[in-house]
Amino acid sequence: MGSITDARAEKLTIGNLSELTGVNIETIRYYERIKLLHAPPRTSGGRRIYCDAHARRLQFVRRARKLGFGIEAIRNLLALAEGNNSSCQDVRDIAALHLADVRTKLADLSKLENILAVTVAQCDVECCTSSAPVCPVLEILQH
Amino acid sequence: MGSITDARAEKLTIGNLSELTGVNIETIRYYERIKLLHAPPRTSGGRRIYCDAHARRLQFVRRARKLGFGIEAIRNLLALAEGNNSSCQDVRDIAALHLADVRTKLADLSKLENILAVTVAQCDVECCTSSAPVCPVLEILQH
DNA sequence: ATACTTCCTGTAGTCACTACAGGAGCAAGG
DNA sequence: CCTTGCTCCTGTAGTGACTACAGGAAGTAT
Repeated sequence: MGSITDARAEKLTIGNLSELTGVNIETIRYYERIKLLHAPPRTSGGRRIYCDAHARRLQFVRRARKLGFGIEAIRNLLALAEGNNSSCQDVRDIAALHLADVRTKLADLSKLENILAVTVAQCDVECCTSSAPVCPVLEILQH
Repeated sequence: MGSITDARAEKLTIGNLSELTGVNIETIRYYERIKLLHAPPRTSGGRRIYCDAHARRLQFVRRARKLGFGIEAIRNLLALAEGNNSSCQDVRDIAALHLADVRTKLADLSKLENILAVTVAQCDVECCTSSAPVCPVLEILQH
């Protein structure tokens, strides 16, 4: 199996593309349906044929998704990446906005982790002893 | 407006309950539909009438949701909280499982934050200077 | 009586997929 | 040539946890 960076224009089935990029077949078709990927040409029998350009674009999408970008953000990033006058500033802004988002989620999750950890730890100490008839986890949820 | 901890059995409309608990009206009806909350009695005209017990149960659900528990987990917690032989061990197990989940998410998100932060910072330095014709964010997505 | 607010049901939309059902294309072996 | 078995096709529905209507009825204040 050739790497995705090979220059020769391989013809790929959707299954090949899926293997190559690690993106589910169903997901590839989904991306086409929502116009995140261009519709590829078809064989006479109606099967999709992809080439390197498709693979690269899909790889881009997959990496962006792994970094937590939403579909709309990726749509914008793709437009910027593929325009020849790609404004680095615009790209940076999308990424920075997303970073702020991630940081908010991180802070929320961290608070949560604290509460849960403390409560469960308390539970480990007090649980099922006569001195503590009430479960600390339930306690925190009830009051 | 009485506090939720008042002992007197107030009769509440769904709007009152919503205000009291901070849970959206639509969400309350949703919880009833999926049987997370008991269906309350109705007026002759068909409107829901809630009392303190409903409010307490909903508050419990809201707190658990805020801590990130899923609906199924909450269903289990409620069963344990309302059974008189509530096994603290079982409650602890649900919470511990959830805690592990939260920690995994936290770790993933933290890695993500790192990559994004570094890349955006690089962008701030290199962006739009003649020395760096390629945007670092796009660079990381493309290669 | 009237105007206004709150509530009712039922359905559809959100996000980013995932999971079928039911059928057709295609390559290899006999 | 025919069969077997795999891959692929479309279209629809389901996921989690809500949210957002539409269209109508009930309750309240004047």
